[in-house]
Formats: sequence, C-alpha cells, structure tokens
Amino acid sequence: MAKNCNFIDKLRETGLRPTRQRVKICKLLYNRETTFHFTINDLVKKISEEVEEKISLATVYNTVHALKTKGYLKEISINTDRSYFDTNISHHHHFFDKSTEELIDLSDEDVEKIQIKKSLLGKKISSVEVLVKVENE
Amino acid sequence: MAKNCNFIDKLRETGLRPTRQRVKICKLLYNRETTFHFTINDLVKKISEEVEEKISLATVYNTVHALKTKGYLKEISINTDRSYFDTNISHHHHFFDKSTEELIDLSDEDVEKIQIKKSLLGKKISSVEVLVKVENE
DNA sequence: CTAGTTTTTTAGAATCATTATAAACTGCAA
DNA sequence: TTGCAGTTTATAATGATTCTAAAAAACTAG
Repeated sequence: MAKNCNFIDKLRETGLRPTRQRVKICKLLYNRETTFHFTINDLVKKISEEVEEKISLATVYNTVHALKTKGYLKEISINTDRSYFDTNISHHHHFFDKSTEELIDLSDEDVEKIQIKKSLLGKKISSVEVLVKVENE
Repeated sequence: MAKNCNFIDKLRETGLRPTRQRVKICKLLYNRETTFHFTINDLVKKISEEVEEKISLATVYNTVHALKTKGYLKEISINTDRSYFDTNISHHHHFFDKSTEELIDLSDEDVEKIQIKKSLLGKKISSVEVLVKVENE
C-alpha cells in the first residue's frame, strides 16, 4: 500500500471492502512523506484533527488489525502499555526513546547483519527484531 | 541475587526490607536450576502451588516491580497483552515461541555481535534487545 | 436498478492487566 | 517497647483492547 496509490483497488485486492472509513484511514497512514509510527491513540487523535467524519474507536481498532493481518502494517515488539504500529513494512529495526516514548527507524543497513547461531527443533524463525532503547545523555 | 544465597541480606543491601512475602517470592524466583521466564500470572500460580501463605496480587506486582528496579529482574520487550520477566539479568537475547507464548534464552554468544551504525544526537543507548520470533515448521 | 445477502460500522458494555488507595500491619532503630 | 517509615492487603479505579448486537453500507445476482 504505497504512497499516492489507489487505496480502493489496493484494499479490494486483499479482500477488504473499501469502505469510506478504511479509505480515509489509509490516506492518513500512507499519503505522507515519512513513515508513521503510532499507537491507536495517536491515530484517533490524527483522525479527529484531519478527517471531517467521525470514525468510531472500534472501527479504528478493526481497521488497524485488518491492515496488520494483510501485511500493510507492522506491530513493533516493545514492552509498553500500548501497542505501536509502523507503516514501514520493510525489514528494519528501531530506536525507542524512553523519554519521549517515540520510535525512530533504524534501516536494515544501520544494523550489522544479525546471525543467530542457535536453532530450535521443529521451529522456524518468523522474524528477528532489534530494539535499541535510548535515553537522554 | 544468585542461587542459594541469603535473600534477607541481599534484599537489605539494596534497601528493600526482607519481608516474609519478599523472601518467599525470591526463593521461588532464584532457588532453581534454570532461569525463569514468567508473567505475573505464572508467578501467582506458582505461589499458590508452592507457598503455604497467601500473598496478595498487589504484593506480587509490587515485589516484581521492586526487583526489576533494583536490577534483579529484566523485563522483556515483546508485544503481548502481558509483561514478561526474566530472572537471568546477564546480557542476552530471546526466542519467543508464538505457538506456546514462551520465551527461550539466547545466550550472548548465540547472537553475532550487534553493531549499530547510527546514533541520535543527545541520546545514549541504554539497551539493545534482539527478539527472535519462532513458529512451528 | 433492486432485492437479498454479507460485511462493516457503531455505541456501549465487557474484559483483563495493571495501578492507585487507604487502612492495617510489620520490621527495625532508638 | 515504642514509634514510625516502609509494606501488605483488599478493593476500587484505570486504561487499552475486545466483544456484542443492531443499524448501515457494500456487493451480487437477477
């Protein structure tokens, strides 16, 4: 679901009906210069600021969940009370700033290749995530 | 807070009064062969099985939080609805088995050294955590 | 286009982990 | 032993997330 694309077709392609609410949320998430790291609360705030129509909280949760399931959003592993999502679905890692509670992208090239020398019988690796926590100096 | 030590002194050293409840929880956590990965719910269950005295839920939360603050427990970064803790406070990483929701240690040697080639102005790195998610083959 | 079916949205209730509260209790120092 | 700061406790409160069931919208076949 790249920038400036036709969200109606994109949504339909993956079996999601392109409802008004979904299209509006997709525009907010993907029609932007930089990737977007957000919590549900961030997104709800953005919707109330930039979308004229009210979208219910349940719909925001449903839509984010659907986009995540279809691979259009990544959920970041982090131990906070809220879930964080990222519109950048390419393979990459993150800084987490403990003072601002913000995520910052670390491109794949910013992290030396990770080699896992151990394996688990009968299991396959589905992801390798690096989280670099930072604080003020 | 190594195995088979005197928890009363250990707790006192760090300014935590060695109350009955804390000493009992420490025995459960640290008097074991292997390191312990747990959620609060796991610990509460273990207490009800192995400790004769009832310990209130709030005390379990308080104690785990105190031990974490004093560096006797590590909280693992992972996006689940519960928090995971680890009695192994040495520098190491984890597998997370998505089917069983269990953590498995990855020793520091099991992961090729991580090099972060990017830095953030005015921020210092406080931790680098690698989470390897696995699923059934 | 239209009727019928399916999916989605919605407000509000329910759930569940965690934190806060305030009263009773306990460890410890004098 | 006495007093007080630190702890425990039951319970209430909070806050993110999920559930529910009815209304609305999207789709499909005719």
